[in-house]
Amino acid sequence: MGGSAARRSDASRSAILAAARERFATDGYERATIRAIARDAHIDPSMVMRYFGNKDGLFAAAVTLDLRMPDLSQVPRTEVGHALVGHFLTVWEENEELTAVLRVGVTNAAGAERLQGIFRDQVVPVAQRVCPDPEQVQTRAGLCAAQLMGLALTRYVVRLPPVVALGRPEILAWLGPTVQRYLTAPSP
Amino acid sequence: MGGSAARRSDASRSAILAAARERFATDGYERATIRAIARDAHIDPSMVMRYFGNKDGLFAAAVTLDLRMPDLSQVPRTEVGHALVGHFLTVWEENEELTAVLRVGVTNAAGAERLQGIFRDQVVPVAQRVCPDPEQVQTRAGLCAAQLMGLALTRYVVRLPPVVALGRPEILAWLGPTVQRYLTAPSP
DNA sequence: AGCGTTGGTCAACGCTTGTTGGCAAGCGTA
DNA sequence: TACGCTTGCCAACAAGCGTTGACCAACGCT
Repeated sequence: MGGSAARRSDASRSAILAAARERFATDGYERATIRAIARDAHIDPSMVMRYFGNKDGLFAAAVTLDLRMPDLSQVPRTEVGHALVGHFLTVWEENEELTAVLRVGVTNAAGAERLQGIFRDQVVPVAQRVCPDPEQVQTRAGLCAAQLMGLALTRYVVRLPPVVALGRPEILAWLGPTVQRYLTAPSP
Repeated sequence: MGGSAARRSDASRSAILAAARERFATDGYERATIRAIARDAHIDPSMVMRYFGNKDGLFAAAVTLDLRMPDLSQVPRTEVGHALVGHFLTVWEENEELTAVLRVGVTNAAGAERLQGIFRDQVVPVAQRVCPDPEQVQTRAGLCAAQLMGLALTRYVVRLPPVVALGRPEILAWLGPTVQRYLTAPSP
C-alpha cells in the first residue's frame, strides 16, 4: 500500500500529468477535456479516470504549485521589491503551471480557492518576514499580489502588446519600486 | 428596416441581454450556456438564436464595454493617478460587464482580443492626453492596465480576502501614487 | 375577412462531454 | 502451468451542449 515501489504505469501517469498541465495552461478548465489530455498522452481516456478518479482529481494532481519563494530576510531591505518582482518573472517564464492555475482560478470556483491557498500559504508568510506588523502584512501582501498577478494577466494571458513588449529590466525598474512601497513604505 | 421603431420583442431582447450579462460575468464563456441564459430570461433557447445568431453573437451584443473614461486633461496633473483609480473603482462596482469581459478574456481567444481592443481604443487615448510622449504612452498605459486589472482580478474574481477587505479610500491611497508614477514619472 | 409578418413554443438533430464496466494481454509468483 | 494483479483498450452510457426547423398564435394591414 505504501506505494514506494516503482509501478509499471509510472510512465503513463507522468505522461498524463504533463499533458494535463499543458492543456489546463492553454485552454483553461472547461475546454481542457479529458479526452484531449488522454490523446496527448497517447492513452485511453478511461485510464485517466482510473488513475485520478475524476477531472477534479486530475487537476489537483497535475497542478501543484510551488512558488519557491526566496527568503527575503537575506535581501537588503531596500531591494526586496526588486528581488520579488525578479523572482516572480523567473518563475512565471519557466513554469507553465502558473498560467494554468491563473486561467483555472478565473473560471473555476475550486481554482479560485487554490489561488487563495497559494496566496495564504506561500505569499503571506514571506511578506511577514519583511513587514512584521501583523496588522498590515495581509494588506501589503494583497497589494503585491494585485500588482504581480496583474502583470501576469496582461503579459501572459491577455497579452496586451505593450506589456508583452516590455523587457525584464524595464519591468524590474517600473514594478520593483511599486512592490517595494507596498511592502515597506509607511501606511498612507 | 431602419429599426428605429420599437418592436414588440424589445422586452424579450433586453431580458436575454441582461441574463446573458449576468451569466457571462459569473460563469465565464463556456459555462454560461444558452439554455441557462434563456431559462433566466423565461424564454425559449431558440429565441436566443433567432435574435443573436449564435453564442458569439450573443456575447458580442451583451457585452459592449464602455469604460466612460474621464477627460484627464481637466484634472490637475498631480492627481491623475488618484482620479483614474477612483474612476475604475466606480465603474467596476456598478457594472458587472467588466467582470464578464475579464472572465471571458482569460478563457476565450475572442475575449482576449476584445480586452486588447478596449485597451487600445479607450485606455491608450486617455493616457495620451496626460503623457504626450508617443514613444512611451503605450508602455505607461500598459503598466496602468496591469495594476488596475490586477486589482480587479484579485478583488472581484479571485477574491483574495485582504484585497476584498480594502475600502475605497485605502485603495485610492495605495494605488493612486502607483498609477500616478506610471503615467507621469520620468522613465526609470 | 384574408393576408403576411412577427413573437414564441416544441421537439429533435448531431455532437461532445465526463464517466463506467467489461474484456483482453502482460507480468510475477507459486 | 495456473493464478491473481496490473495495465490497457473498447464500447457504451446518460447528460448536456449549440443549433435547426416545423408549427402555432397574435398582430397590423388592406
